Amino acid sequence: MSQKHAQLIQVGEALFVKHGMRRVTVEEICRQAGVSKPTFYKYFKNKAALARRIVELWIEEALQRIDGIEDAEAPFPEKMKQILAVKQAIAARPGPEFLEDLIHLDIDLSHALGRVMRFLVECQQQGDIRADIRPEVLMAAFDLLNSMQYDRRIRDLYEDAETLAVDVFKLFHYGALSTDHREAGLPETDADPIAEDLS
Amino acid sequence: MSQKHAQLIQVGEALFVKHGMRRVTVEEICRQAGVSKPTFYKYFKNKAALARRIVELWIEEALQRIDGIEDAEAPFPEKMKQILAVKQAIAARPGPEFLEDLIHLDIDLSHALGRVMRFLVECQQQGDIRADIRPEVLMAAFDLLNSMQYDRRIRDLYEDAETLAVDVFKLFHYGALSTDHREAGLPETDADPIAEDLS
DNA sequence: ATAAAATGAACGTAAATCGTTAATAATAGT
DNA sequence: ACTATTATTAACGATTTACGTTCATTTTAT
Repeated sequence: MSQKHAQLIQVGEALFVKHGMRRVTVEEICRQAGVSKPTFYKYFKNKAALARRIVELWIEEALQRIDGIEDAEAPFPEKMKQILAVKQAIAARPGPEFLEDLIHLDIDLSHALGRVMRFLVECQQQGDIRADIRPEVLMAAFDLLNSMQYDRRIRDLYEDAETLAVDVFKLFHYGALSTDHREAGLPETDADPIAEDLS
Repeated sequence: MSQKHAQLIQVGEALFVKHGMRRVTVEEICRQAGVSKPTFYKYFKNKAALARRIVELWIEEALQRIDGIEDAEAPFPEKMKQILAVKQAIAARPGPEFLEDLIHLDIDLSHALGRVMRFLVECQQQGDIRADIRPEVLMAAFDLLNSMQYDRRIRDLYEDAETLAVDVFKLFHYGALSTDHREAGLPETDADPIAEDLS
Protein backbone atom coordinates (compact mmCIF):
# COMPACT_ATOMS: atom_id res chain seq x y z
CA MET A 1 0.00 0.00 0.00
CA SER A 2 1.19 3.38 1.04
CA GLN A 3 4.82 4.28 1.32
CA LYS A 4 4.39 4.81 5.04
CA HIS A 5 2.90 1.43 5.59
CA ALA A 6 5.88 -0.25 3.97
CA GLN A 7 8.33 1.91 5.90
CA LEU A 8 6.74 0.96 9.21
CA ILE A 9 7.01 -2.72 8.40
CA GLN A 10 10.59 -2.42 7.25
CA VAL A 11 11.75 -0.47 10.28
CA GLY A 12 9.68 -2.56 12.67
CA GLU A 13 11.17 -5.75 11.31
CA ALA A 14 14.71 -4.50 11.70
CA LEU A 15 14.18 -3.33 15.26
CA PHE A 16 12.16 -6.33 16.42
CA VAL A 17 14.66 -8.78 15.01
CA LYS A 18 17.54 -7.00 16.65
CA HIS A 19 16.11 -6.12 20.05
CA GLY A 20 12.81 -7.90 20.53
CA MET A 21 9.49 -6.15 21.01
CA ARG A 22 9.68 -4.87 24.56
CA ARG A 23 12.89 -2.95 23.91
CA VAL A 24 11.33 -1.12 21.00
CA THR A 25 8.69 1.60 21.31
CA VAL A 26 6.06 2.61 18.80
CA GLU A 27 7.36 6.16 18.77
CA GLU A 28 10.83 4.89 17.96
CA ILE A 29 9.54 2.94 15.00
CA CYS A 30 7.62 5.98 13.80
CA ARG A 31 10.63 8.23 14.13
CA GLN A 32 12.92 5.96 12.15
CA ALA A 33 10.25 5.31 9.57
CA GLY A 34 9.49 9.00 9.14
CA VAL A 35 5.86 8.45 10.06
CA SER A 36 3.71 10.12 12.68
CA LYS A 37 2.20 8.21 15.53
CA PRO A 38 -1.45 8.67 14.55
CA THR A 39 -0.59 7.26 11.14
CA PHE A 40 0.91 4.23 12.78
CA TYR A 41 -2.34 3.57 14.61
CA LYS A 42 -4.21 4.10 11.38
CA TYR A 43 -2.45 1.12 9.89
CA PHE A 44 -1.97 -1.08 12.94
CA LYS A 45 -4.07 -1.57 16.02
CA ASN A 46 -0.96 -1.70 18.17
CA LYS A 47 2.61 -2.89 18.33
CA ALA A 48 1.62 -6.54 18.41
CA ALA A 49 -0.41 -6.13 15.24
CA LEU A 50 2.65 -4.86 13.45
CA ALA A 51 4.62 -7.82 14.68
CA ARG A 52 1.94 -10.17 13.45
CA ARG A 53 1.92 -8.55 10.03
CA ILE A 54 5.67 -8.81 9.77
CA VAL A 55 5.65 -12.52 10.48
CA GLU A 56 2.72 -12.94 8.13
CA LEU A 57 4.86 -11.54 5.33
CA TRP A 58 7.73 -13.84 6.25
CA ILE A 59 5.48 -16.83 5.98
CA GLU A 60 4.00 -15.71 2.69
CA GLU A 61 7.46 -15.29 1.28
CA ALA A 62 8.56 -18.67 2.54
CA LEU A 63 5.52 -20.36 1.02
CA GLN A 64 6.22 -18.79 -2.34
CA ARG A 65 9.80 -19.93 -2.25
CA ILE A 66 8.72 -23.43 -1.37
CA ASP A 67 6.23 -23.47 -4.22
CA GLY A 68 8.96 -22.37 -6.54
CA ILE A 69 11.22 -25.16 -5.42
CA GLU A 70 8.50 -27.75 -5.79
CA ASP A 71 7.60 -26.63 -9.30
CA ALA A 72 11.19 -26.54 -10.44
CA GLU A 73 12.70 -29.63 -11.98
CA ALA A 74 15.49 -30.96 -9.86
CA PRO A 75 16.58 -34.30 -8.44
CA PHE A 76 14.47 -35.06 -5.44
CA PRO A 77 17.15 -34.98 -2.73
CA GLU A 78 18.13 -31.53 -3.95
CA LYS A 79 14.53 -30.34 -3.63
CA MET A 80 14.25 -31.65 -0.13
CA LYS A 81 17.50 -30.03 0.81
CA GLN A 82 16.35 -26.67 -0.51
CA ILE A 83 12.95 -26.82 1.12
CA LEU A 84 14.41 -27.72 4.47
CA ALA A 85 16.85 -24.88 4.03
CA VAL A 86 13.95 -22.47 3.57
CA LYS A 87 12.29 -23.78 6.68
CA GLN A 88 15.52 -23.40 8.60
CA ALA A 89 15.90 -19.87 7.29
CA ILE A 90 12.53 -18.61 8.45
CA ALA A 91 12.92 -20.33 11.79
CA ALA A 92 16.16 -18.48 12.36
CA ARG A 93 14.94 -15.12 11.13
CA PRO A 94 13.64 -13.66 14.37
CA GLY A 95 16.36 -13.20 16.93
CA PRO A 96 16.00 -15.18 20.17
CA GLU A 97 14.21 -12.28 21.85
CA PHE A 98 11.70 -11.66 19.09
CA LEU A 99 11.08 -15.39 18.99
CA GLU A 100 10.13 -15.24 22.67
CA ASP A 101 7.72 -12.42 21.88
CA LEU A 102 6.13 -14.41 19.08
CA ILE A 103 5.56 -17.37 21.34
CA HIS A 104 3.96 -15.07 23.87
CA LEU A 105 1.71 -13.72 21.11
CA ASP A 106 0.65 -17.23 20.13
CA ILE A 107 2.28 -16.76 16.77
CA ASP A 108 3.46 -20.08 15.46
CA LEU A 109 6.20 -19.83 12.89
CA SER A 110 5.90 -23.54 12.32
CA HIS A 111 2.68 -23.03 10.46
CA ALA A 112 4.59 -22.14 7.36
CA LEU A 113 6.23 -25.29 8.40
CA GLY A 114 2.93 -27.08 7.94
CA ARG A 115 3.61 -26.61 4.27
CA VAL A 116 6.92 -28.37 4.72
CA MET A 117 5.15 -31.14 6.56
CA ARG A 118 2.75 -31.65 3.69
CA PHE A 119 5.73 -31.90 1.42
CA LEU A 120 7.20 -34.60 3.58
CA VAL A 121 3.92 -36.50 3.55
CA GLU A 122 3.77 -36.35 -0.23
CA CYS A 123 7.31 -37.61 -0.36
CA GLN A 124 6.33 -40.53 1.78
CA GLN A 125 3.37 -41.35 -0.42
CA GLN A 126 5.55 -41.25 -3.50
CA GLY A 127 8.08 -43.45 -1.84
CA ASP A 128 10.83 -40.88 -1.80
CA ILE A 129 11.11 -40.92 1.95
CA ARG A 130 10.78 -43.90 4.21
CA ALA A 131 7.13 -44.19 5.19
CA ASP A 132 7.53 -45.99 8.46
CA ILE A 133 8.26 -42.84 10.42
CA ARG A 134 5.68 -40.12 11.00
CA PRO A 135 6.40 -36.83 9.27
CA GLU A 136 6.24 -34.93 12.54
CA VAL A 137 9.08 -37.05 13.80
CA LEU A 138 11.09 -36.48 10.67
CA MET A 139 10.55 -32.76 11.00
CA ALA A 140 11.54 -32.78 14.64
CA ALA A 141 14.59 -34.86 13.85
CA PHE A 142 15.60 -32.35 11.24
CA ASP A 143 15.25 -29.54 13.72
CA LEU A 144 17.30 -31.39 16.29
CA LEU A 145 20.05 -32.20 13.83
CA ASN A 146 20.10 -28.60 12.73
CA SER A 147 20.36 -27.39 16.28
CA MET A 148 23.68 -29.19 16.50
CA GLN A 149 25.14 -26.40 14.47
CA TYR A 150 24.60 -24.03 17.36
CA ASP A 151 25.99 -26.32 20.04
CA ARG A 152 29.36 -25.00 21.07
CA ARG A 153 30.74 -28.42 21.93
CA ILE A 154 29.92 -29.76 18.51
CA ARG A 155 30.88 -26.62 16.73
CA ASP A 156 34.35 -26.76 18.21
CA LEU A 157 34.89 -30.13 16.57
CA TYR A 158 34.82 -28.49 13.17
CA GLU A 159 37.19 -26.04 11.59
CA ASP A 160 34.55 -24.16 9.64
CA ALA A 161 30.82 -23.97 9.97
CA GLU A 162 30.11 -25.01 6.41
CA THR A 163 31.41 -28.55 6.57
CA LEU A 164 29.40 -29.05 9.71
CA ALA A 165 26.28 -27.89 7.90
CA VAL A 166 27.06 -30.27 5.05
CA ASP A 167 27.54 -33.10 7.49
CA VAL A 168 24.23 -32.37 9.12
CA PHE A 169 22.49 -32.45 5.78
CA LYS A 170 24.27 -35.67 4.85
CA LEU A 171 23.25 -37.18 8.15
CA PHE A 172 19.61 -36.37 7.75
CA HIS A 173 19.61 -37.36 4.13
CA TYR A 174 21.18 -40.76 4.23
CA GLY A 175 19.24 -41.58 7.32
CA ALA A 176 15.95 -40.44 5.86
CA LEU A 177 16.06 -41.20 2.17
CA SER A 178 14.41 -44.36 0.95
CA THR A 179 16.48 -47.02 -0.75
CA ASP A 180 15.53 -45.56 -4.13
CA HIS A 181 17.95 -42.76 -3.48
CA ARG A 182 20.51 -44.63 -1.45
CA GLU A 183 23.83 -45.93 -2.63
CA ALA A 184 23.89 -48.93 -0.37
CA GLY A 185 20.66 -50.80 0.22
CA LEU A 186 19.16 -51.15 3.65
CA PRO A 187 16.25 -53.33 4.75
CA GLU A 188 13.21 -51.44 3.51
CA THR A 189 10.39 -50.95 5.96
CA ASP A 190 7.02 -49.69 4.80
CA ALA A 191 4.94 -50.49 7.81
CA ASP A 192 2.00 -48.35 8.78
CA PRO A 193 3.37 -45.29 10.65
CA ILE A 194 0.65 -45.43 13.28
CA ALA A 195 0.71 -49.19 13.59
CA GLU A 196 2.79 -49.38 16.72
CA ASP A 197 1.31 -48.06 19.90
CA LEU A 198 3.59 -46.85 22.68
CA SER A 199 1.24 -47.70 25.52
CA MET B 1 36.45 -8.29 43.84
CA SER B 2 33.39 -10.23 44.70
CA GLN B 3 31.90 -12.78 42.41
CA LYS B 4 28.77 -10.68 42.14
CA HIS B 5 30.65 -7.60 41.15
CA ALA B 6 32.29 -9.40 38.27
CA GLN B 7 29.03 -10.96 37.18
CA LEU B 8 27.33 -7.58 37.01
CA ILE B 9 30.09 -6.19 34.85
CA GLN B 10 30.11 -9.17 32.55
CA VAL B 11 26.34 -9.20 32.03
CA GLY B 12 26.14 -5.43 31.82
CA GLU B 13 28.81 -5.34 29.16
CA ALA B 14 27.07 -7.92 27.02
CA LEU B 15 23.70 -6.22 27.24
CA PHE B 16 24.98 -2.68 26.77
CA VAL B 17 27.04 -3.62 23.75
CA LYS B 18 24.15 -5.41 22.16
CA HIS B 19 21.26 -3.07 22.92
CA GLY B 20 22.61 0.16 24.30
CA MET B 21 21.83 1.47 27.77
CA ARG B 22 18.28 2.72 27.50
CA ARG B 23 16.97 -0.64 26.28
CA VAL B 24 18.47 -2.42 29.28
CA THR B 25 17.12 -2.18 32.82
CA VAL B 26 18.99 -2.58 36.06
CA GLU B 27 16.65 -5.33 37.14
CA GLU B 28 17.37 -7.19 33.93
CA ILE B 29 21.09 -7.04 34.54
CA CYS B 30 20.58 -8.25 38.09
CA ARG B 31 18.39 -11.14 36.99
CA GLN B 32 20.84 -12.38 34.41
CA ALA B 33 23.76 -11.89 36.74
CA GLY B 34 22.07 -13.72 39.58
CA VAL B 35 22.40 -10.70 41.83
CA SER B 36 19.80 -8.83 43.83
CA LYS B 37 19.00 -5.23 43.17
CA PRO B 38 20.22 -3.86 46.52
CA THR B 39 23.56 -5.54 45.84
CA PHE B 40 23.77 -3.83 42.52
CA TYR B 41 23.36 -0.45 44.18
CA LYS B 42 25.93 -1.46 46.75
CA TYR B 43 28.52 -1.73 44.02
CA PHE B 44 27.34 0.95 41.62
CA LYS B 45 25.67 4.28 42.19
CA ASN B 46 23.46 3.71 39.16
CA LYS B 47 23.33 2.30 35.66
CA ALA B 48 25.63 4.95 34.28
CA ALA B 49 28.26 4.14 36.89
CA LEU B 50 28.26 0.55 35.72
CA ALA B 51 28.71 1.70 32.13
CA ARG B 52 31.60 3.91 33.17
CA ARG B 53 33.29 1.06 34.99
CA ILE B 54 32.92 -1.22 31.99
CA VAL B 55 34.59 1.24 29.67
CA GLU B 56 37.25 1.88 32.30
CA LEU B 57 38.15 -1.79 32.18
CA TRP B 58 38.25 -1.74 28.39
CA ILE B 59 40.70 1.11 28.46
CA GLU B 60 42.86 -0.50 31.12
CA GLU B 61 43.04 -3.65 29.07
CA ALA B 62 43.90 -1.74 25.92
CA LEU B 63 46.67 0.16 27.69
CA GLN B 64 48.18 -3.06 28.97
CA ARG B 65 48.12 -4.57 25.52
CA ILE B 66 49.77 -1.49 24.07
CA ASP B 67 52.47 -1.58 26.74
CA GLY B 68 53.07 -5.21 25.91
CA ILE B 69 53.45 -4.44 22.24
CA GLU B 70 55.82 -1.56 22.93
CA ASP B 71 58.02 -3.63 25.21
CA ALA B 72 58.18 -6.56 22.84
CA GLU B 73 60.93 -6.73 20.30
CA ALA B 74 59.59 -6.53 16.81
CA PRO B 75 60.30 -4.60 13.64
CA PHE B 76 58.84 -1.15 13.98
CA PRO B 77 56.19 -1.28 11.25
CA GLU B 78 54.83 -4.44 12.87
CA LYS B 79 54.55 -2.67 16.22
CA MET B 80 52.72 0.22 14.72
CA LYS B 81 50.38 -2.12 12.94
CA GLN B 82 49.58 -3.97 16.15
CA ILE B 83 49.05 -0.84 18.21
CA LEU B 84 46.75 0.67 15.65
CA ALA B 85 44.88 -2.61 15.56
CA VAL B 86 44.33 -2.40 19.32
CA LYS B 87 43.04 1.13 18.98
CA GLN B 88 40.73 0.05 16.21
CA ALA B 89 39.50 -2.85 18.34
CA ILE B 90 38.49 -0.79 21.36
CA ALA B 91 36.90 1.84 19.16
CA ALA B 92 34.69 -0.82 17.61
CA ARG B 93 33.83 -2.61 20.83
CA PRO B 94 30.69 -0.73 21.84
CA GLY B 95 27.89 -1.14 19.37
CA PRO B 96 26.64 2.02 17.67
CA GLU B 97 23.94 2.49 20.31
CA PHE B 98 26.22 2.07 23.32
CA LEU B 99 28.65 4.44 21.65
CA GLU B 100 25.89 7.06 21.54
CA ASP B 101 25.29 6.52 25.24
CA LEU B 102 28.97 6.96 26.02
CA ILE B 103 29.10 10.24 24.17
CA HIS B 104 26.08 11.41 26.10
CA LEU B 105 27.86 10.41 29.32
CA ASP B 106 30.92 12.43 28.34
CA ILE B 107 32.95 9.26 28.18
CA ASP B 108 35.71 9.61 25.67
CA LEU B 109 37.03 6.35 24.32
CA SER B 110 39.72 8.22 22.50
CA HIS B 111 41.53 8.92 25.75
CA ALA B 112 42.95 5.45 25.66
CA LEU B 113 43.77 6.70 22.27
CA GLY B 114 45.83 9.42 23.84
CA ARG B 115 48.24 6.64 24.61
CA VAL B 116 48.36 5.80 20.92
CA MET B 117 48.95 9.42 20.14
CA ARG B 118 51.93 9.54 22.47
CA PHE B 119 53.25 6.51 20.66
CA LEU B 120 52.96 8.31 17.36
CA VAL B 121 54.79 11.33 18.77
CA GLU B 122 57.63 9.15 20.02
CA CYS B 123 57.83 7.58 16.61
CA GLN B 124 58.15 10.99 15.05
CA GLN B 125 60.92 11.97 17.46
CA GLN B 126 62.82 8.80 16.71
CA GLY B 127 62.39 9.37 13.01
CA ASP B 128 60.26 6.30 12.41
CA ILE B 129 57.36 8.33 11.12
CA ARG B 130 57.53 11.43 9.01
CA ALA B 131 57.60 14.40 11.33
CA ASP B 132 56.09 17.00 9.06
CA ILE B 133 52.53 16.00 9.85
CA ARG B 134 50.90 16.47 13.23
CA PRO B 135 50.08 13.26 15.10
CA GLU B 136 46.44 14.23 15.41
CA VAL B 137 46.21 14.32 11.67
CA LEU B 138 47.91 10.96 11.33
CA MET B 139 45.49 9.49 13.83
CA ALA B 140 42.50 10.97 12.05
CA ALA B 141 43.82 9.74 8.74
CA PHE B 142 44.10 6.26 10.16
CA ASP B 143 40.53 6.40 11.40
CA LEU B 144 39.30 7.57 8.03
CA LEU B 145 41.17 4.88 6.17
CA ASN B 146 39.83 2.30 8.54
CA SER B 147 36.30 3.51 8.06
CA MET B 148 36.60 2.52 4.42
CA GLN B 149 36.22 -1.04 5.54
CA TYR B 150 32.65 -0.30 6.53
CA ASP B 151 31.72 1.56 3.39
CA ARG B 152 29.48 -0.64 1.32
CA ARG B 153 30.63 0.78 -2.00
CA ILE B 154 34.24 0.05 -1.22
CA ARG B 155 33.53 -3.25 0.43
CA ASP B 156 31.80 -4.49 -2.70
CA LEU B 157 35.00 -3.98 -4.63
CA TYR B 158 36.65 -6.75 -2.65
CA GLU B 159 35.93 -10.44 -2.55
CA ASP B 160 36.80 -10.89 1.11
CA ALA B 161 37.13 -8.45 3.95
CA GLU B 162 40.65 -9.47 4.88
CA THR B 163 42.42 -8.34 1.76
CA LEU B 164 40.68 -5.02 2.09
CA ALA B 165 41.96 -4.70 5.64
CA VAL B 166 45.45 -5.55 4.45
CA ASP B 167 45.21 -2.95 1.73
CA VAL B 168 44.11 -0.33 4.20
CA PHE B 169 47.06 -1.09 6.41
CA LYS B 170 49.41 -1.04 3.44
CA LEU B 171 47.99 2.28 2.38
CA PHE B 172 48.49 3.92 5.72
CA HIS B 173 51.90 2.39 6.17
CA TYR B 174 53.59 3.30 2.96
CA GLY B 175 52.11 6.72 3.13
CA ALA B 176 53.22 7.30 6.71
CA LEU B 177 56.52 5.51 7.16
CA SER B 178 59.68 7.51 6.88
CA THR B 179 62.25 6.63 4.25
CA ASP B 180 64.11 4.51 6.81
CA HIS B 181 61.45 1.87 6.41
CA ARG B 182 60.51 2.46 2.80
CA GLU B 183 61.54 0.36 -0.14
CA ALA B 184 61.61 3.23 -2.58
CA GLY B 185 62.96 6.56 -1.40
CA LEU B 186 60.86 9.69 -1.42
CA PRO B 187 61.92 13.29 -0.75
CA GLU B 188 62.28 13.43 3.02
CA THR B 189 60.62 16.32 4.76
CA ASP B 190 61.38 17.09 8.38
CA ALA B 191 59.99 20.57 8.64
CA ASP B 192 58.46 21.82 11.85
CA PRO B 193 54.90 20.46 12.02
CA ILE B 194 53.46 23.76 13.18
CA ALA B 195 55.58 25.84 10.84
CA GLU B 196 52.92 26.47 8.25
CA ASP B 197 49.98 28.58 9.18
CA LEU B 198 46.69 28.24 7.33
CA SER B 199 45.55 31.81 7.82
C1' DA C 1 27.82 -18.38 67.50
C1' DT C 2 28.60 -14.20 65.59
C1' DA C 3 29.41 -10.87 61.98
C1' DA C 4 29.08 -9.74 57.26
C1' DA C 5 26.89 -10.04 53.08
C1' DA C 6 23.07 -11.01 50.07
C1' DT C 7 18.23 -11.64 49.43
C1' DG C 8 13.24 -10.87 48.69
C1' DA C 9 9.47 -7.92 48.97
C1' DA C 10 7.71 -3.80 49.10
C1' DC C 11 7.83 1.07 48.72
C1' DG C 12 7.16 6.15 46.69
C1' DT C 13 8.54 8.68 42.92
C1' DA C 14 9.70 9.83 38.43
C1' DA C 15 9.67 8.87 33.79
C1' DA C 16 8.34 6.39 29.78
C1' DT C 17 4.88 4.38 26.87
C1' DC C 18 0.46 3.71 25.29
C1' DG C 19 -3.43 4.86 22.45
C1' DT C 20 -6.44 8.79 21.39
C1' DT C 21 -7.91 13.42 20.26
C1' DA C 22 -8.25 17.91 17.99
C1' DA C 23 -6.51 21.52 15.12
C1' DT C 24 -3.36 22.48 11.46
C1' DA C 25 -0.60 21.63 7.31
C1' DA C 26 0.43 19.21 3.15
C1' DT C 27 -0.95 16.51 -1.00
C1' DA C 28 -3.91 14.72 -4.21
C1' DG C 29 -7.25 14.78 -7.79
C1' DT C 30 -10.98 17.30 -10.48
C1' DA D 1 -8.60 27.16 -7.64
C1' DC D 2 -11.31 24.24 -4.85
C1' DT D 3 -12.18 20.18 -2.48
C1' DA D 4 -11.27 15.86 -0.26
C1' DT D 5 -8.11 13.09 1.47
C1' DT D 6 -4.17 12.16 4.21
C1' DA D 7 -0.42 13.19 7.33
C1' DT D 8 1.45 16.02 10.94
C1' DT D 9 2.14 18.35 15.27
C1' DA D 10 1.11 18.77 19.95
C1' DA D 11 -1.05 17.57 23.66
C1' DC D 12 -3.79 14.59 26.52
C1' DG D 13 -5.04 11.12 30.50
C1' DA D 14 -4.19 6.52 31.80
C1' DT D 15 -1.30 2.95 32.50
C1' DT D 16 2.95 0.74 32.89
C1' DT D 17 7.66 0.51 33.72
C1' DA D 18 11.95 1.65 35.83
C1' DC D 19 14.43 3.87 39.40
C1' DG D 20 16.65 3.92 43.79
C1' DT D 21 15.78 3.00 48.71
C1' DT D 22 14.28 0.69 52.90
C1' DC D 23 13.86 -3.14 56.11
C1' DA D 24 13.24 -7.62 57.88
C1' DT D 25 15.00 -12.09 56.83
C1' DT D 26 18.05 -15.57 55.12
C1' DT D 27 22.45 -17.14 53.65
C1' DT D 28 27.38 -17.41 53.97
C1' DA D 29 31.67 -17.32 56.08
C1' DT D 30 34.57 -16.89 60.17
